[in-house]
Amino acid sequence: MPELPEVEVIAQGLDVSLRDHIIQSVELLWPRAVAIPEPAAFVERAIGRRFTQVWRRGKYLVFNLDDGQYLLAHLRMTGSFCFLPREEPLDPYVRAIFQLDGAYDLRFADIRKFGQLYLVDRLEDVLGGLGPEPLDAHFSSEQFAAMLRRRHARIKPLLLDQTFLAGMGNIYTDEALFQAGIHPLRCSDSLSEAESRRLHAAIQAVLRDAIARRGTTLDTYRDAEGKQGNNQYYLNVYGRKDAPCPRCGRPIQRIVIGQRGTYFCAHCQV
DNA sequence: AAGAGACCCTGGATGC
DNA sequence: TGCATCCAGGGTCTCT
Repeated sequence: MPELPEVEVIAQGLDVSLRDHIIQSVELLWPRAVAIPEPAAFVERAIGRRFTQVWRRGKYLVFNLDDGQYLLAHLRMTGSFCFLPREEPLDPYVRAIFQLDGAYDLRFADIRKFGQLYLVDRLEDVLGGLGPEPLDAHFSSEQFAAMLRRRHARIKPLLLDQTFLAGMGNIYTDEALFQAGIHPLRCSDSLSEAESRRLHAAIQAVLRDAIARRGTTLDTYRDAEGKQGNNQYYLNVYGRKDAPCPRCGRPIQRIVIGQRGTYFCAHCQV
């Protein structure tokens, strides 16, 4: 499931391969993948446009177009993009095809059909509610501590709240809380200064390491070239119920918090 | 403001 | 083997 690091890796790949390609036609095999605007308007407004840059905000992919519009995509759990020659056989889960000049396709595939595409003039229409970027140079430990103090919520669901902080998903939240030694049920305003600092550092380290390893492939995640990531070999707690904690050797626990499976070490995380 | 539950969707796992 | 049921998960919405 693509979280911030996976979306970053995809954006970096697409930025290189898509740059200056022109959308000649769009085929929507699953029109409901388009959230904004109506599918017919989406197709009409996309045709003829040239990609100028691909980047990321939170878990959203942002494609800048030459006329000032923005194509955005949220991959949810199983969405993926692939840039490849048009003659390549079509994957059965392809939901939208952007046919480009030079006989290339940009294909959006999504097994579970939760992913969404947007075409807007103003980024705020889609990204307006997002919290700060955890890897932004301006996102300081002091700011994070103040954000935590202002809220009275369990730390794990709070980190997953995209309006609080943009880009954290289930995997990296569990990993960051483990690395910081903080129990996922702790209340945000109960963290000490030292704990807030540790969590801030852990979030950034976990995300940076995952990007360097090209993301975590547990199930369907692939980058824009179809390659798997490597970070799954470095997970300390996520998906490791009953396995020994890498720090103390006691078994990793799995509980449900806010309808999300949560992995942690009851001895190391207090 | 916080938190629970429903909903969207499908493949894979589990149960009988 | 074959069928039915359950589950995961991100985000959005409603309700308490």
